[in-house]
Amino acid sequence: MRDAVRQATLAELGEHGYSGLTVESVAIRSGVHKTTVYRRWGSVEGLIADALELAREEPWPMPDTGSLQDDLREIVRLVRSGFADPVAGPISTAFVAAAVQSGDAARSLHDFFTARHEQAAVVVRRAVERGELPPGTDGAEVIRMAVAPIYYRLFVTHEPVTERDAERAADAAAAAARAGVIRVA
Amino acid sequence: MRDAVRQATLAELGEHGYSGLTVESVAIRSGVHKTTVYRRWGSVEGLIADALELAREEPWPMPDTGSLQDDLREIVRLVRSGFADPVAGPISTAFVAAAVQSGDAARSLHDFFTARHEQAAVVVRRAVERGELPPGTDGAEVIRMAVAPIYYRLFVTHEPVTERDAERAADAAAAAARAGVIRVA
DNA sequence: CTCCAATCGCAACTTATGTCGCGTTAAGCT
DNA sequence: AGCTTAACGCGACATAAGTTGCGATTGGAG
Repeated sequence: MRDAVRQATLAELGEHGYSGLTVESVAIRSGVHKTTVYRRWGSVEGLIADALELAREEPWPMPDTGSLQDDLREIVRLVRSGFADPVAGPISTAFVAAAVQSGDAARSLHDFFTARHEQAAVVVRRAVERGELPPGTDGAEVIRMAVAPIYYRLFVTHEPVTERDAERAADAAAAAARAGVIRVA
Repeated sequence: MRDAVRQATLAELGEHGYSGLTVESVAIRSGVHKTTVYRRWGSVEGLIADALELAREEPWPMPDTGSLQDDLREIVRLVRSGFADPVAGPISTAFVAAAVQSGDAARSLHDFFTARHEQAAVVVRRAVERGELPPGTDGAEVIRMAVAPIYYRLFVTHEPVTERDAERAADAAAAAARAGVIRVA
């Protein structure tokens, strides 16, 4: 039952986006009564927060090319293409949109990205071990620097994001890391 | 009349944020009838889009310290403190939140940031003229790199943004620019 | 097998949000 | 001044969102 609602939530998000997501449509699609959804999830934001836990569990393929720059390029490529994807894109976008509005969703998304940053920081740690980067480099922060311009364009300035834009952000993060600017406090 | 509504919109945004902004409260506060607001602005997003034009007109003090790194640090400091400000913060936040939902607001915000980027790119151009950066460096892109991590934390990962985080982003952007990684296409 | 508790389905109700038709006012034109 | 047109105020209406009380179902404990 919980799963039916989560699936329905994701489907609705993909079709109508976050602003088009209503408790009632999720209830109908999942075959669960409207009142029940309200009681257990509280609101649209609750539905999102729950669906996010599902998304967090999905594993992420981490590149290991032997070069930090190429690893970062691959990561940003994945991020960009994820949002460009016609089915996954609207869902991911909806998560971000929901978190801007609701505290619950924001907390869920925070946890989601914390996990992602830790996962992705491996490529930085490996680069340090290879001697490519100075020790004391903040792995999660390098990842943030690499992906931030993508999200910035997508959700703040609402500019198009080209493959080249993403690549440039990855290269810049790599260059800054090499320069020893991104260290832990 | 248009101005009364815009002022009321900003005031409501400051007090209740974007999710607490309703057409009716703006109508009451501005002394304009509800129906009229609906007719001329259409919805909450329309109110935001209109208020954004007002924000765009406000000028922005551009630093000129003689060093790219210090200029960028000052810019990110302004951005960060703007969002931390108890009165301006909620309003700015509301703009971003609205743009994630509505196409109209997104277009307005896009124009807003285009103008900001062009304005701020001066510090990069000056750095190129000083010989601090290689010619062909993309000014707007350096600015994006410097501020993106702040917005990323604020609106995507929902992490706290320390003064040090902002500074580090500025330093990273400066380092990447010096490395010649951020050039025009 | 029976009873108890928790959860769900259901319809009615309340409240917010957005729309419509009409009368009125104000500005521009001749 | 008299006429025309566009915009506004106003209340009534329509629809969507969320809540409540109650009866029915299910699943587990004695």
